[in-house]
Amino acid sequence: MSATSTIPDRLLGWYDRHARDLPWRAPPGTPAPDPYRVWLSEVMLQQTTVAAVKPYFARFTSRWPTVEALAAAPDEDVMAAWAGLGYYSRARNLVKAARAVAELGRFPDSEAALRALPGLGAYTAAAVAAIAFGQRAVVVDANVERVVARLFAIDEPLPGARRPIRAAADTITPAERAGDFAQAMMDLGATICTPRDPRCLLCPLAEPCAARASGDPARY
DNA sequence: CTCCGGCCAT
DNA sequence: ATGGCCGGAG
Repeated sequence: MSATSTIPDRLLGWYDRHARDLPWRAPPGTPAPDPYRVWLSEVMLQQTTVAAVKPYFARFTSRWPTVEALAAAPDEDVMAAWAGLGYYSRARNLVKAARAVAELGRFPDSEAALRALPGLGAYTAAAVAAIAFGQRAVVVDANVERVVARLFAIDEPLPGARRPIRAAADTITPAERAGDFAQAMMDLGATICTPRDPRCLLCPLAEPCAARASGDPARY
């Protein structure tokens, strides 16, 4: 890979080879997955690891294969199915949002409209817009925050660093394959650019990374 | 900005 | 046993 490859190109190339295949994902380059499944997985993933989410996701989607089905479910059934995941207000918001979507007749496809649904904040709205609808949204979760802080050596501590981090994330977010890009950033943060002992030797962004150049990437 | 939740890694 | 975590909401 040439030294002048762009960050999105490097990252997407890496994602094409290393994307994890997960039940709620569409493989790189293939048509976007069902927004309902993306949303459900994102809400579950906000609070639990991939391994813990898998069985819950499978049970939810087999029992309620569509938003409409979830919207029609009695609250008690959803709460019972959620038991063990914690953060029960998220399950309540899940049902509320499903009913709002059913009422609308379709899943909102813009970041702003998604943001208006209960339980969808800046992060989840951007993630669904990008991953399920292919829109260019700047998706920043805690993993991405760390990756971007390192890439640009933003050493101001959180929460002050949020605005510069977001601005920097904006500059590297591509118009094409925005969903894959977002998922790639999150995969990178989860598997390579980890909080402690980042694996820079395996990182597709090692060359342009300012933190790595500084010699102490874990400081960010 | 602060608070909150509840599982899970330490 | 304890607190870290990480989003959303007020």
